[in-house]
Amino acid sequence: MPLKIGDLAKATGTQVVTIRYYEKEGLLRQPERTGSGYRLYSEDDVERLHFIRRCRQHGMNLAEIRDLLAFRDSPAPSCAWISELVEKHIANVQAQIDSLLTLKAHLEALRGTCSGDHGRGCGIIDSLGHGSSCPCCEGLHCRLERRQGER
Amino acid sequence: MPLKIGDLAKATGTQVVTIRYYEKEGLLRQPERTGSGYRLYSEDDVERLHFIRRCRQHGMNLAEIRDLLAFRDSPAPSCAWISELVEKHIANVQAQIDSLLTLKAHLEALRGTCSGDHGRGCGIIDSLGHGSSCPCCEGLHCRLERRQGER
DNA sequence: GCTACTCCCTATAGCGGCTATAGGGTCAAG
DNA sequence: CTTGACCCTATAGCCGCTATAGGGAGTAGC
Repeated sequence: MPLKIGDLAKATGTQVVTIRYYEKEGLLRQPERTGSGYRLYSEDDVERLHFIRRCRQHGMNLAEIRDLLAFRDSPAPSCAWISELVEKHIANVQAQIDSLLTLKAHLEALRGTCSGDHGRGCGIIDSLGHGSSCPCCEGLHCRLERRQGER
Repeated sequence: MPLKIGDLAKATGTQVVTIRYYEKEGLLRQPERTGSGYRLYSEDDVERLHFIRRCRQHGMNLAEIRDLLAFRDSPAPSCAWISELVEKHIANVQAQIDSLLTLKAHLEALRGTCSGDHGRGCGIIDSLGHGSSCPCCEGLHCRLERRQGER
């Protein structure tokens, strides 16, 4: 009992359009069709699409997934590149985490400069002197202060 | 001594095309032009572009930056929304960090399943039983193992 | 049979934030 | 007077979808 595209979509938590997109991109093979042109999928396709979705959740792009699928379809003697791929992703993810932690610190410094107390104009302006504690945010506050002063 | 677009690019570490893009998107105002149509910028434009780039580094999108620029140009009585914006971004960034930490743990579990030792086929396959320690990665390894066994 | 409804099809355009390409004009130095 | 670095506009492409338009297929109830 083959699945129609909507069934495959439900089974994998994927949007119908996304399935067609993966097919166009060569991640899913051309499925059989009914006489009226409806796509028909098997359990293998469910597995394959699950695999793809898991890879996507791991931050892999479609080209990488294509390579992994090719290996899955017919394993080559060497899979060293798979380890390298995973290694590369770990480094990549770590770099993103580091960058986001820095960003968060900056944003928290920014937040600290606006108390939300609007007794005299904007809290950001009130609470921030020219020498901001967060150099990367100076532009905003100094300008705000200057402008506010002009009114 | 006004700056040409290349000078502005260098002064702010921005690509020339990106500057023109920001202009088209209404983040930078239409600059003066020379007789031959070259854009001419002032120090104010340098500041403005620096501001934009800093916001981008803070993960803000162009629409948000447009709003901040509008405020910068003519501050409104209330700036509560600015705090809210920053707050929203902090939450957003934290969510991204959390998600990436989970992802990293998964990838490290994946890595652990391939020793790089290819004594008998793929290390991933050798080292991984059916009951993977990382449920989200099972698909890959079980399939790999099964396929390998078929050869 | 007819209608209503849900599903399916293809083709194309849009999103954000750039980046690249094509095809040309400007300007200063040698 | 040519070379080379810069500038211009307009348009298309990147990724991974998502949305829209305009239609056909299949099923249930009347």
